[in-house]
Amino acid sequence: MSDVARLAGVSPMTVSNVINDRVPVSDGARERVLAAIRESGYQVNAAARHLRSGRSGVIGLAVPQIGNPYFGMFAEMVIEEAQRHGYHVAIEQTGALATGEAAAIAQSRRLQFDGLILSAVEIESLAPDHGNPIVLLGEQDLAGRFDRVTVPNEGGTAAATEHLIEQGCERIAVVTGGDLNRLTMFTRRYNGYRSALEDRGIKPDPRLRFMVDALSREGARATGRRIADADLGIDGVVVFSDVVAMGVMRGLRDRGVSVPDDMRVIGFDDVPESAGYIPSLSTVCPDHRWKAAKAVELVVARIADPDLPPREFTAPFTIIRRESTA
Amino acid sequence: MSDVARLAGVSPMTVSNVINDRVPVSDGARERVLAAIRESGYQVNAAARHLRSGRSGVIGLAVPQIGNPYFGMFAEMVIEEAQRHGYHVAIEQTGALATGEAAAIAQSRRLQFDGLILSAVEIESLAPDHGNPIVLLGEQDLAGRFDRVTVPNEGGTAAATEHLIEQGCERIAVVTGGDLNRLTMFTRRYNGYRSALEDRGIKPDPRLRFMVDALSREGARATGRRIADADLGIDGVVVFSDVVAMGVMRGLRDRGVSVPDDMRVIGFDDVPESAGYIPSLSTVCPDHRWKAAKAVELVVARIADPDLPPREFTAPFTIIRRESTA
DNA sequence: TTGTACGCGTTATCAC
DNA sequence: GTGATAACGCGTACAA
Repeated sequence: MSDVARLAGVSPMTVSNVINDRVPVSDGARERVLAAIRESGYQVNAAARHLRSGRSGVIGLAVPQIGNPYFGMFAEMVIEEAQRHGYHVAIEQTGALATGEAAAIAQSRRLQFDGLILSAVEIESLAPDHGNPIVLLGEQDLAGRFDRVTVPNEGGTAAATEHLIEQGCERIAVVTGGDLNRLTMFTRRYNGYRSALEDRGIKPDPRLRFMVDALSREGARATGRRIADADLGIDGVVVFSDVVAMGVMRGLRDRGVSVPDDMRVIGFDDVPESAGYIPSLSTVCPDHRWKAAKAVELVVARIADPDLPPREFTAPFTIIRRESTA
Repeated sequence: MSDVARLAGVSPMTVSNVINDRVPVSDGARERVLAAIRESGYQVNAAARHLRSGRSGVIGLAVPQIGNPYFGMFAEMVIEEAQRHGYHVAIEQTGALATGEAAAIAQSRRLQFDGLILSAVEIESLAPDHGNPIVLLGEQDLAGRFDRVTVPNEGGTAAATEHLIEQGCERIAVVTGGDLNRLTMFTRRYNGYRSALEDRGIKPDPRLRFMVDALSREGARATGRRIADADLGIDGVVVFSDVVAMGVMRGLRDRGVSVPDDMRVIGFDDVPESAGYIPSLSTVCPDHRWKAAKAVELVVARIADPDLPPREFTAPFTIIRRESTA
C-alpha cells in the first residue's frame, strides 16, 4: 500500500480512503491512486485488514455432509446469497454428530468467521454469546436464544400424509430416524404424519414405523426391502427425506414392488435429482432459496448488531405431485 | 497471548514457542504456559498469525457447482484429505465458465489462500507463478506448467464402450458436450469412444453423437428423449457423466424405452446415487479418494516448495457393471 | 482534504 | 532455554 502511495505521490492513508470509498478524497488524488493501483497490480492484504478490523469477511456454513444432495444444493444457495452481501462462505462438515457440531463452532471461532450458519442435528446445549453470531438451521430449539430458520416439519409431513390419503392409500407406513424421545427433525416429521392420520380418525400402527440412518443410502435401500417384506398391507410410505425415499424405492424395486402401482411413496426436500428419478418422486418442497436467503440475512444482521433479539422463521412449502404418488 | 505470558510468568515469545511446538522450551515453562492457556481460554488469533507468517492455512477448491453430486462427493474428500495435512478448505463455484474460473483464481489471491485446487473446464491460458500454487483438475493442458490430476478419460470411455460391445450392443450412441474442436474432457471421452469402435473395425456414425449441456439435468432428459426418438437402431449409449446418464435414462423412460432391455446405458464417475438409481447405473469409476488425496498432496508440496517441477497424475479406474448394462 | 503516529497479535531474529 | 525488538499491512484518531 505504501508503494502505491509513493507511486501516486500521496500518503498511505489516502490510498486506504480511496479503496474503501471513504468521504474526503479529492478527484485528482483519487485518479492518481486508482492509476497507481492498476499499474502496480496492488491488492489489499486480507490478513492485515482482518487483523485491524476484526472482521474476516467470511461466514461459516456447517452441514452434516456436503456430498449429500440436500446440503450440496443448500450450500450452493448460501454461497450465492452470501456473495450478494459481500461475504465469503467456508464450509465445515459435522457428520451429523454432536462432536462434529461442537467442533464446527470451535473452528468457527478459531478461524474467526464473522458468523456461522449451523445445520444442527444433534447438539443439545449451547451457550449464546459464546463466540461469534450463530444462526441455527433445524430443530434444535435452544431455548429461543438463537436466530433460527426451520422448515415446516409437522405441516409438511402432515400435508404429505394427507396427499397419500387422498390418493387412496389406507395403510401408510412412515420412515423416520434418530431418537423419537428427543425433539428432532425426525420426531417433528413423525408427529406430522401421526397428526394427519389422527385427524382422519386413523390410529397410527407402530408396526408401520420404520427407522433408518439418515445419511446412509444403503440403509435406506435395506429399509425399502424391509417394507416390501413386512406383509402388513402397506400401500403408501411417507419418508422424511428425498434421499432416503429414493433409497426406499430402490429397495422396493429389489423386491419387485412397483411404485406407484403397488405402493405410493412421498419424500421431503425436493432435491434436484428427485424430478429425474424413476419414478419421479413426489415430495414436500420447502422454499430453499427463501431459507438460504433468510439464514444469510440473519447472520449478516447479527454481525452488524450482536444485541438484536433472536428471531425465528419457518420457510413456506408446497407439495409436489409426481409419478411416485400418481 | 501476552495475558497468557503474564499468567505463566514468561515472555510472549515462549508462549508462541510452546504453541508451535518449537524446539527449545523447558518442561517447567511448557507446563505453566499450557496451564495458563487452559485457564484463560486463550485461542491464537488466526489473522495475526496469517499477517505475520504469510500463510492462511486455507486452500481453495474451485468447482463448477457444489450442488452437483460429483463435485459434492469430491469436495467431501478434499476437505478430509486437507484436514489431514492441517489445512482448511474454502469452496468457490465457477459455474463451469471461463470467467468464473478466472474469478476463482483472482479470489484465491485476494483471499490469500495458500493454494488452489481448480477444477478447470474452460480456462485456456493461465500464467504460472501468477500468484499462489495452483493444482489443476481436468483436461486443460496448460503446457505442462502446472501440477495436474486427471481421470482416465480416453481409457475409461474406451473401456465403457468395449463393455457395451461385449454385452452385444451394435449401434452405440454417445452423449457428449462442449466444443469438440477443443481438447476438453468431452473431446477426450468422445475420442475414447471412437477409438474403441475403430479398434473393432466399426466406423463411428456422426448421427449417433448427441450433444448436451453438462450441468443441466433437464437437458440430459431431453437428450434421452431425442435418442429414443432417433429411430437409428440404437441399442447402447455411452454417456460422459453419471448425472447426465441418469437424465438420459429418465428421458428414455419418458418414451417407454426400457433400460437395459431395449437399450443399455453406461456413465462415467460413479457418483453415490448411481448405485441406487432404477436401474442401477453401470459406470466408469475413477478412484476418487486417490484423486482427492493426490490433489491435496500436490498443493501441499508446492506450498512447501514453489519451485518444484510440475507433475501430472492420472487416477486408476475400474468399470462397474450394474443393471443398466446387464 | 491530507498526513502522522500508533496499535491490532503474531513470529523471526538475535542477543543474552 | 529465554526474552527484547521489530515488522507483517492496514485503519482509527487526531493533527495539520
